[in-house]
Amino acid sequence: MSYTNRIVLLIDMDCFYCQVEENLDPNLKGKPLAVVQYNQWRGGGIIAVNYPARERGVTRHMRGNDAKEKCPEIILAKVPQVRGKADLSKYRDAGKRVAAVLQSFTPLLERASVDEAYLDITDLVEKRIQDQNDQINVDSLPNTYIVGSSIEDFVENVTQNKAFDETNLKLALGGVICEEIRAEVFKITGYRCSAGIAHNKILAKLVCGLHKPNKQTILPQEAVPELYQNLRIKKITGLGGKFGNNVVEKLNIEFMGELSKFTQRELAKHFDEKSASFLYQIARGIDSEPVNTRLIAKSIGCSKNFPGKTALCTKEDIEHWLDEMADEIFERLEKDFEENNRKAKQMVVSFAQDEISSSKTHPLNSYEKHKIFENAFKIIQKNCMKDNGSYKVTFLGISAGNFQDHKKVNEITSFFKNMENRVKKNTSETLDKKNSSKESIYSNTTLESDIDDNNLIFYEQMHPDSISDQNFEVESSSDDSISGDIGGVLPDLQSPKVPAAQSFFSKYFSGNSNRNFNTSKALGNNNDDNNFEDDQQIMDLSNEEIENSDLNKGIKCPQCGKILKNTEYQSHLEYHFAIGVNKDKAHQGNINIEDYHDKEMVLTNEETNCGMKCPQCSKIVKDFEYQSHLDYHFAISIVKDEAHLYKNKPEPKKTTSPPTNTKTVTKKRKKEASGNHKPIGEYFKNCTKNKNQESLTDICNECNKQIPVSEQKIHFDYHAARKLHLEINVAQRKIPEKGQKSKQQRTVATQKNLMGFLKTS
DNA sequence: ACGGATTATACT
DNA sequence: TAGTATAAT
Repeated sequence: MSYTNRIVLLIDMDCFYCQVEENLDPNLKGKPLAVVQYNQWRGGGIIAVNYPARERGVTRHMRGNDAKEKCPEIILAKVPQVRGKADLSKYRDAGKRVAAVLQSFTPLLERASVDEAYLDITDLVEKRIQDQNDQINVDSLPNTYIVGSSIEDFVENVTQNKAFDETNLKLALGGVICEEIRAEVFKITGYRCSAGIAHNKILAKLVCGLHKPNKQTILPQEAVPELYQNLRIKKITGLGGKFGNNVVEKLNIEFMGELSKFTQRELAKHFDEKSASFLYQIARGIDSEPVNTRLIAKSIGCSKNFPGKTALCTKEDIEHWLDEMADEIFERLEKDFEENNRKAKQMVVSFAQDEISSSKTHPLNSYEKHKIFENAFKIIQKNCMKDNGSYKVTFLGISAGNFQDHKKVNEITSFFKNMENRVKKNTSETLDKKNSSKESIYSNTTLESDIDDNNLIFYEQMHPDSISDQNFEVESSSDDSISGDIGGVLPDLQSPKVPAAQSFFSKYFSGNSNRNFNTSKALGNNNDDNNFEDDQQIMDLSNEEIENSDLNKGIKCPQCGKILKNTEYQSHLEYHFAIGVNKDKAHQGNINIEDYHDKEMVLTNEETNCGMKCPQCSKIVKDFEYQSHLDYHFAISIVKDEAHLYKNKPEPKKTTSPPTNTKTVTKKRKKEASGNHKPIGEYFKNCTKNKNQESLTDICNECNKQIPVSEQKIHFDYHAARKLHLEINVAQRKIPEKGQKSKQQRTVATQKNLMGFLKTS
């Protein structure tokens, strides 16, 4: 009986793309409409047809011209074209709005595609029974069909016979809830949908298609045999392709009804164990696949075909399209980062030449257009370039995946802040506070500035599950709330015997500091003037590897198309970036990226004798400046990484400078060499310092780098923080991804994603 | 040489 | 793991 335990819905938007267009232009409503995808060829490819057009015989598989022939008055809405490719973002956003409504009913939602979602509403149904809120009549199922019986019979059956037939009562209640869900979807989004209600995903999906549009269908389990009676094998999800054909051929059957005649052993003669089992079960209407709780995609990609004569043959062709695609991916990844607080760690470049297609993976270390482009291009060049330098590429694609949660700076910052307070609290009798707060840049009693507070508030609003207020409540006295890896560390940190002269990181690490993190990025900021950015750069220990791109003679700027000398390339990109960030931060008026750029120019013009080659920018840097130079890159990468954080941020309560018009700032930037910039410049203080000051260095046994003695503690802290950061991430990820999430976790995930959604709408 | 663009998953 | 094949919308 367990296979009838669940109540599963499949909700499918009716001709979704058409509805999106109709809602955007209500004039279209009621008229025959199809959505076509660019392509000049024969009027474009149809990807959606509304019902008035279907009535006139228009189908998908037709080209736009065919549709016009069938139905001269048809309106063909074109998918917008961006960068020479179809731009589907309109429909993606619409799908997200629908998903948000669905999610308000249950977090057990699996987004199957842009216009389809499975919901497990077992809990909702059972709650209604518990609350005795389970009265049903035909009026509560106004748009519902039942497979194998009339509504009237079905309702009568479940109302008269409750105890006898509880599974059908649940289905009926599922139907009622589904009516409510669909009504809500329409109310909020204006979109209509159809639905299937059954005990599992495959059956829900199957019956959803029986009555469309704007209707829903319930499948009582006992109606499965008659439904299967003359149902083609390929109608079942998973049997629509080659495997289904195999089943038909090997078993010499046509309909699902015939499949149940085979024993599992007989099936096992023809198919592997898994397939045999699947067939045996689905033949009886059994499918135990859970509704996975996922509403965001696991990968983000774009691709394009270049069929036949349109195949890409020259380097320039390839470059052009890869450039466009890198742009698109970049844009979508950034948006995704803002919405979902995660970063893709891997990219896959796909291509096809002749008949064969292939794909190569490449690490994705940072969201930078030119890197995405260059890596993709290198892969294509290596795999597709013929001896004579030509190509014949018929398909190109870039996708990004392997997402990992990005622990935001503020979480970590507040974590350490709390931690530090804790240490100080515990040691207040024995410690000279003034001293200790100067020992480590983390122990910053002035950290609670307006800006920082706002950031925290803002963050916590966006992410109610932030570790600072949940998993790492350091002010609480119990250790047991702390998860595994971290748990062992905390008692040490909390112990009241931290020597005043040591930062707590140093203390933490003094015992086990022989791990090599293989990083070259550390920030040696040794001044007392701690501000928010200081914490940020230390705390965000992005694990991107340094990419040592072999630079060509001239490089095309992906932003403005200019051809640049390789020595200028980095600076040039920084320049573009500076403009972008400046825009974003202009209203805050407390950061001016020009400092970065100006500094870069200074370094560029330095004499380059007797130095080391920077693995980031390949510049030759004088030995004594090497560390600082790396720090510089680190700082840049942090700011880039977090650039989006400065968008949509609430204004500080105390505005130090009046809000500036974006355009003005951008223009101003070009004219003036430098304005009234402040905090960022602090990053580079010790560039100068180093020059004039000490040459005393020591080898760090974490990274084997030479570190000035005065910076060793800070450097040490960096490694400690990095390690802790990694551990936090690991601990976070131990939360099970799907299925068995606790209710609290599900709710949290819901809120988080909902917030992400709301932010964009 | 045409249903294009995405996404997911399972196998090896 | 990376790469490929398959399936679905």
